[in-house]
Amino acid sequence: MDRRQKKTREAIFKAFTELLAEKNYNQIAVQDIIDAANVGRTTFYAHFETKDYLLKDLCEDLFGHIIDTAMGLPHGHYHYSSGSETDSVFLHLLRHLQENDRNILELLSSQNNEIFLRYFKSNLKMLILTQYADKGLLKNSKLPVDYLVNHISSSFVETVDWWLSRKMKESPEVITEYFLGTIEPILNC
Amino acid sequence: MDRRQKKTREAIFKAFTELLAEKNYNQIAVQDIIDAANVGRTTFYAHFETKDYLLKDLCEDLFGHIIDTAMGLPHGHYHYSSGSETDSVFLHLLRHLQENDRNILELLSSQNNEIFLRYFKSNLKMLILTQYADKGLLKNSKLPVDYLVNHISSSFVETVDWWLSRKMKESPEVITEYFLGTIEPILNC
DNA sequence: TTGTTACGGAACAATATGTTCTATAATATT
DNA sequence: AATATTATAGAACATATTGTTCCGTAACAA
Repeated sequence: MDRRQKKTREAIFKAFTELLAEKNYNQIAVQDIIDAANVGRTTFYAHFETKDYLLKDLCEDLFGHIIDTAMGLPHGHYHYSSGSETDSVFLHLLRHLQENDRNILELLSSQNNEIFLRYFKSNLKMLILTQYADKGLLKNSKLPVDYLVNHISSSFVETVDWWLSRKMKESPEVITEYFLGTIEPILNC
Repeated sequence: MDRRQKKTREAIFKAFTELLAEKNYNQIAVQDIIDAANVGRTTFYAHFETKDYLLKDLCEDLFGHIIDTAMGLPHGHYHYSSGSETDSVFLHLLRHLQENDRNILELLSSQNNEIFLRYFKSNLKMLILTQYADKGLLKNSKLPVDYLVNHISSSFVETVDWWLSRKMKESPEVITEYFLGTIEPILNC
């Protein structure tokens, strides 16, 4: 990719991220992004059709990265000495968040957090399916599998939201325990 | 309240609801609402400062009603023969939804559902606090109380969302069982 | 070096927003 | 039933935002 394109794209992402951290998505005008990113009007529209598409691209950029690294984890690997093998993914995700890669924390705790939590959740569903399904953990429950997958994904995302709303006072390990405390009783492990 | 005001307010709510059921919130112009409601531009702005405030008022109207009736329920009353006493509220809410009061179902299953699910959740939190707190059900768990309240509220809202996304194939009783299947193992009952 | 591509700026039409004014009709009050 | 009050519709308006087009310039790849 052309260096200029990459530079422009990143400048717009950066400006948009900063704006999203401080004001409501609906209140952000394309002109605001253009000004903050310091690019020409023509340039913006050459890259993104609308503000909504910009948001979509940003989200794919953010979560694609996080989920991909989580996907790459050996499924049964031990990351947490006292826990079961199933917690590796969740603990990994929390630690990844703690590093605040690409300022994702600002977005997840901003007033626009729902937008990003939604993307997070939909990506999580796929991740959980690949992590749990082949272990048969989802099969023996009295609950439908897709209800269970939805429940686990939602619960984790809500846990993250709760954690962030309290300024991440607790460690990733403690949060993992809270989270597993709500879902392990449901699974057969 | 003046009959004209009430009439106008309801016409705008109705028009807005129908628009929300078919297209994205961001894509709805104030002019669309005005046209659909068949009121004057001046009249609209006399009632609502902005589209966002209209949304807020609509939500308060919708959920205020539902939650209020649920609040009024005797806390320990049996509604469901084979269940414990704690399920009365949730079953009641599901049945209330099934009646599709004020077309709330169209909103909760539209592409704008997140907006309404958020309002639903925040109202649920208060409801759960009054329903569970005085029974001590939230105290004996290893999890922080507000984490638990958040978890229960979220899980219920996500359950409703899942139910609606599947066109409400299951009965309220079955859904209540699914839901309680995820939270009763956590509580001490 | 040469051809290609991205960029910035200005100008533009089209649309949406929110306000102000006035006349009229519905409502409440007496 | 008469009067005062208040909500409404409609038009006109300034302002802001959007998305596009044209063109000269600068950065890039070959």
